[in-house]
Amino acid sequence: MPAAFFARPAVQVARDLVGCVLRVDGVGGPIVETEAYDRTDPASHSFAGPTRRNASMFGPAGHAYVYRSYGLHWCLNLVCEPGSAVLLRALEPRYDPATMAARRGLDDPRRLCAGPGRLCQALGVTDAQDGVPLDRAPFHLAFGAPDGTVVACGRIGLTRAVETPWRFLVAGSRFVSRPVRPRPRQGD
DNA sequence: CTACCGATCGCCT
DNA sequence: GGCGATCGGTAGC
Repeated sequence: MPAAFFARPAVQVARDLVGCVLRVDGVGGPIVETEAYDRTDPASHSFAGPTRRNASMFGPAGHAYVYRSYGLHWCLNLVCEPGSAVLLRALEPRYDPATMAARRGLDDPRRLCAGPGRLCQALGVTDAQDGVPLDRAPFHLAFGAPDGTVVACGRIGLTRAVETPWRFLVAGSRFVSRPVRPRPRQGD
């Protein structure tokens, strides 16, 4: 995965990452769900400029940005253009599912990596990986074709920019965190 | 299947 | 002091 792949707008990278295979120390699988965030985006951590927490978002493209969510969980982003990143929300638990099951305390493959916090727990990602490059150990990223059609919809869990269609997922995948959210029609 | 709640803490106003 | 790029449990349809 060349560095130039990440040095692009996060929305493009987010779409292209669906189908690519992520492994951390060998544990992982094909990415099935992503979200894009950038500096112009009111829902992005980078919207108000650099802080201690989001420093990695303003660092080099192709590195990790890991943050703590709700004081409990870790979430993994892949840094793109300065101040932008792609949040990894779900993947298919294809490689070393036994390790993921042990870390998660369950073995239902549909629940192992379905959500940004679950994904990090299954792959062993913590703030120890914040700011580290993605092109060397423990990370391994490889191109791959998505197992179905990639569709875009609004992002999950936000209160701002709810309708911005920057969530990308494999339509019909059993491994996504939530199904496609339809855009509300006029009159709803 | 969806809906609500509590946990828990870094970051912001 | 308030609010999240969340999750697991419980309740209800």
